[in-house]
Amino acid sequence: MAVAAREGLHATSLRAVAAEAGISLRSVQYYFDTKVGLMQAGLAALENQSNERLRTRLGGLESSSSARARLQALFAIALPTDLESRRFHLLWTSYAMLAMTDPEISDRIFVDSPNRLQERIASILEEGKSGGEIDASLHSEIEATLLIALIHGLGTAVLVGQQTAERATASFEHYLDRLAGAKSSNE
Amino acid sequence: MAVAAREGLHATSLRAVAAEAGISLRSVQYYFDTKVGLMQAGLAALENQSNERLRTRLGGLESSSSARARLQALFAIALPTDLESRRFHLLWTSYAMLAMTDPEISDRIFVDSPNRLQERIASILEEGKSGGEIDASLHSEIEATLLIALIHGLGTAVLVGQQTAERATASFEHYLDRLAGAKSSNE
DNA sequence: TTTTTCGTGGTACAGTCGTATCATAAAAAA
DNA sequence: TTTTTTATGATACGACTGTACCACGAAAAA
Repeated sequence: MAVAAREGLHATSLRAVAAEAGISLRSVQYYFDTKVGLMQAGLAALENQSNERLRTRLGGLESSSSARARLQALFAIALPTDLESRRFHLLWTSYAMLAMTDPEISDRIFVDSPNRLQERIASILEEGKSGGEIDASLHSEIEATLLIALIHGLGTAVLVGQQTAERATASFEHYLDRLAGAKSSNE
Repeated sequence: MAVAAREGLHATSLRAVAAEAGISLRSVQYYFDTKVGLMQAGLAALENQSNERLRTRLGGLESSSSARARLQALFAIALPTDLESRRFHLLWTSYAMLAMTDPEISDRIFVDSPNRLQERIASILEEGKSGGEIDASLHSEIEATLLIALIHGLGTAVLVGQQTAERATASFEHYLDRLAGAKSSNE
């Protein structure tokens, strides 16, 4: 992961990984067998790290805080501000593009993982609706789809330097403002 | 571009390009000089193609149609549905990730190009506001930031197969509905 | 008409890649 | 204690990579 984040996923060779870990090429082969094995293990490790990160930094305020606070926390975790979150966003996107052309990288992860997050967001919205915090006429699934797309889109904009983290956060806050006081289209 | 879209940007070698074009390796060297030159030319060509596409498919309804119709057209163009738009989304994102680790690929394009699009969206919103179509209390720049992030995020979701094009479109329509009838947070 | 530039093909070179093989030392099992 | 498994190093091989060089024909310029 360190090599991939620094040199790029395309430049991650077995020898570079060995040098980074301070072991021999043979040892990398021993643990990952083949290049494809290394790549798959890297993607799996990336997903595990993401889940762990979400668990530790979002578990503290599960179902106790407001829906808005939880969405804010989710956004803060996802936004590529520090080195770790930047690395995750970079590598996750790189892997996703790689999976589009390289069949031995499963593209199921990029469906399943966002789906789980989307359901999580939808349940947050549902609780917010029952708490009167969010307009009950909103369609939770569609709103969750929009939120996850927005979080990812703003993340990419920050990663490439088109937006500052402050500006992206302020924009997201505006979005939440509108979501809180939303009226659906047919009223 | 054909090679990069099929095999992946990382697997685009000079020889593969030569074979695709039906010319010799030497000719590819002659026109692009070096590998870096080929990559830079590829990115430039990608941007030109995108601008051309936007110009021809959005120029027809410039300032004549409603703001909503123009935003819908913009979204339809950006969404990776057909082969050409899928190729663009894939390669653009691949180049963006490459620019994060590879210094000879300028990352300015990924700031300037979205900035231009953002200003374009902001001006559409401004016209929509003066036409009474959009709530005048909205902050056009922030809304443009949100829209561009949303378009890109939904595009990625469709590209990787997490969302269908229909679902993404429906979600975007819902967003436009809310935008049309939006009330700002302080009223 | 001679000379120079442009465009193209073929090919060789040094480097890196993933993979495979051989050897060996430590640990575990028999 | 002998044997097997686990883990690691060193190294070699073929395939591919980007780059550089040489040759040659066509077109343009002199």
